[in-house]
Amino acid sequence: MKKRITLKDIANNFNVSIATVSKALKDSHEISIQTKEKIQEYAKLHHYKPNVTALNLLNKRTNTIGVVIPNIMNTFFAKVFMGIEHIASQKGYHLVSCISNESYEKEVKTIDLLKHGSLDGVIISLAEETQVKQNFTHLKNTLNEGIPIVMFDRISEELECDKVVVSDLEGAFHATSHLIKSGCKRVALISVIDNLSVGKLRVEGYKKALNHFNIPIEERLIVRIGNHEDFDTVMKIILADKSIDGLLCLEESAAVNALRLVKQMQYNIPEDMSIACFTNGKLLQHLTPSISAISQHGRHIGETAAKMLIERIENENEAKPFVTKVIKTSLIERESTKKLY
Amino acid sequence: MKKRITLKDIANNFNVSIATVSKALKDSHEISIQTKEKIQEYAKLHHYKPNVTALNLLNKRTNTIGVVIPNIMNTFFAKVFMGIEHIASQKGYHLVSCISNESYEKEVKTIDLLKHGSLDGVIISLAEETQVKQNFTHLKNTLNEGIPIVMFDRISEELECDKVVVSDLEGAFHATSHLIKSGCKRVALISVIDNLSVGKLRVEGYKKALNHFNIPIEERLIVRIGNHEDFDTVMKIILADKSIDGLLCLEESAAVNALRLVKQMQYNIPEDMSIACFTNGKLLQHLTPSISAISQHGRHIGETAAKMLIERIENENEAKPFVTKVIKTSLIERESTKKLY
DNA sequence: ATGAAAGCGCTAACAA
DNA sequence: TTGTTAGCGCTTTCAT
Repeated sequence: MKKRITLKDIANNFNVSIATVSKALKDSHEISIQTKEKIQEYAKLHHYKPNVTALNLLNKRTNTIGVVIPNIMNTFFAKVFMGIEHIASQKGYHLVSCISNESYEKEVKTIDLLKHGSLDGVIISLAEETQVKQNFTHLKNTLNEGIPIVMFDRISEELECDKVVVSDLEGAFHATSHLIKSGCKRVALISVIDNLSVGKLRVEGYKKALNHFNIPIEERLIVRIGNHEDFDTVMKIILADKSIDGLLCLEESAAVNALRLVKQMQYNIPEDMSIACFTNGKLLQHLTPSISAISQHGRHIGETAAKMLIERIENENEAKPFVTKVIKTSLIERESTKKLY
Repeated sequence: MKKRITLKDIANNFNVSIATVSKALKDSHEISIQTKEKIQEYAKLHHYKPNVTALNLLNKRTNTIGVVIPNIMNTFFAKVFMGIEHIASQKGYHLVSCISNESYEKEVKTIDLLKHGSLDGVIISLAEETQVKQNFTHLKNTLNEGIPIVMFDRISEELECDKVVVSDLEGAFHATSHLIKSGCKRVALISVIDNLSVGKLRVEGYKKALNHFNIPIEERLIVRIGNHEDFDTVMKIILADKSIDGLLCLEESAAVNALRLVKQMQYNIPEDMSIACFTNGKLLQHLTPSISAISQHGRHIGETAAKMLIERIENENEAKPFVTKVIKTSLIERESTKKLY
């Protein structure tokens, strides 16, 4: 590693003090023009760059945000990440990113690493396993150490911090309502994410819509498929009930797989079977038929989270109360649902 | 920000020197057992964590790798990122990640930020604009400053550093050969990435395959669609030539859109028209019909790049020659191509 | 067994 | 206008 040039090197070169060099490079009025000029020129020539580590130590600030995301292959999280990145880079923050891979252990290890790495704040969406375990000690510790956290999407009520969530309940309510209004008589809900806070909220929204239309809630139409169950097997049993004419899928994979089975069964979509699904990625858009989606506006969520965190970091003194921002979903109608007239 | 406890705080508490505390926490034999015990206990109680910034300053190492990726919504890059993350976290490195968003300016700014942030190394795949501009000063400077770089996928011959590439030429050769062997008479190549090094290589592979089968190369079958051209318009003109019975798409979006048009034209796939495409994501897998893909093994590429970089970081003294590792592609046959017998 | 001191690279208050 | 000093948090060598 070719040693990088330091203030000291420059100072030695001109037989002046380090402080003089420091001031000269900052164009301080305390320094004579000639001195400034020669020092600045020399610095440029030798590509002087201040050592950020030293500055961080001095300022007790790293201008770095930790981002913990369960899975980057997931469209939604990828979009959120883009949003975070956009704002962070705009405001001059680095992103230290970790993928928890839905694992509690990895999340804890990650948070630990991040804290050691002394960063100014953390943006996180909980790993599935963490939401199952309901153990948030690692995050509570982080908060106690004065490191601000912004949670998004998969949050926990137990933690006192800023949050950005999707209007999951409302989104499910709207989508279900749309299915009903467009003529569906029996809408089933397909969830492979019943472990997640957002999964539970979406179920509530679904139920609320049924109530709203005075349709009795049938527990057997609420299909929760665990990680270790075979999707196709469970799904085929449900689809054996030919009176089901609508599916609300809580995330992409459920829709993709359900669609495959429904097509196998020669249903006409959307006439005999309508499908709506949370998350709006290219996948749903390009399937045949294309699937109507409940967009969560991932990018906007990411941007909002980043703004909130940076705001908190840069005003750490003013202890404002924590807020939870709710980002409204919107329904994107495609071929898999009937139109309303 | 609740101030974190430091060695000094502990030292004051026990009226010992900072050095003593430091040694005690490291279980040094120079310190008496009683002293060690009380200090260690106190440290644990108060959640003492060494300040990494201070250590970084001391060690001139940050255990941090910068990752610059053109676009995280791209399946391939997302997979590579996962691979990098996997190895990095395993070896105790942080990832500072930036999305260049295909912009030269953002890439330069990013590299600049990263260098200021003093990291131990960089993994990068060039932005499209950078490959067009062919201006690599920012990266050359980085190398000159002794910061190792590993480039992957979109590389430049001009830079002397370790590289990980896909066997693009060979992949295109194999895929084209497969199309021909499975009966295609006239295979067109569809590229929206002719700006990229990988795009050019894939064209070469395509040509090589035609040569190999003694099929004349027709330049009009090599369809290069620029960012500002309308895909559908150009594509319809090509497809007007009904003798074309095979498409080699150089990335996902071309395949998705070409498929849509081909379906509109009522072609039978793969009988009348076969399609193969670079990149292996969920999208191609779930389209109807599913598209045969040339997998680039993104995750493996990421892991390889991370290993190479960390190897280089941890053995900076031994100036080993730079190597370029080639990761072989593999063809995943799906419904859009005919089988070979 | 413990501590003093130097130093990593930089800034800022204060002297000269 | 320039320099001295102290300090950010830590490690390590060399006294004591």
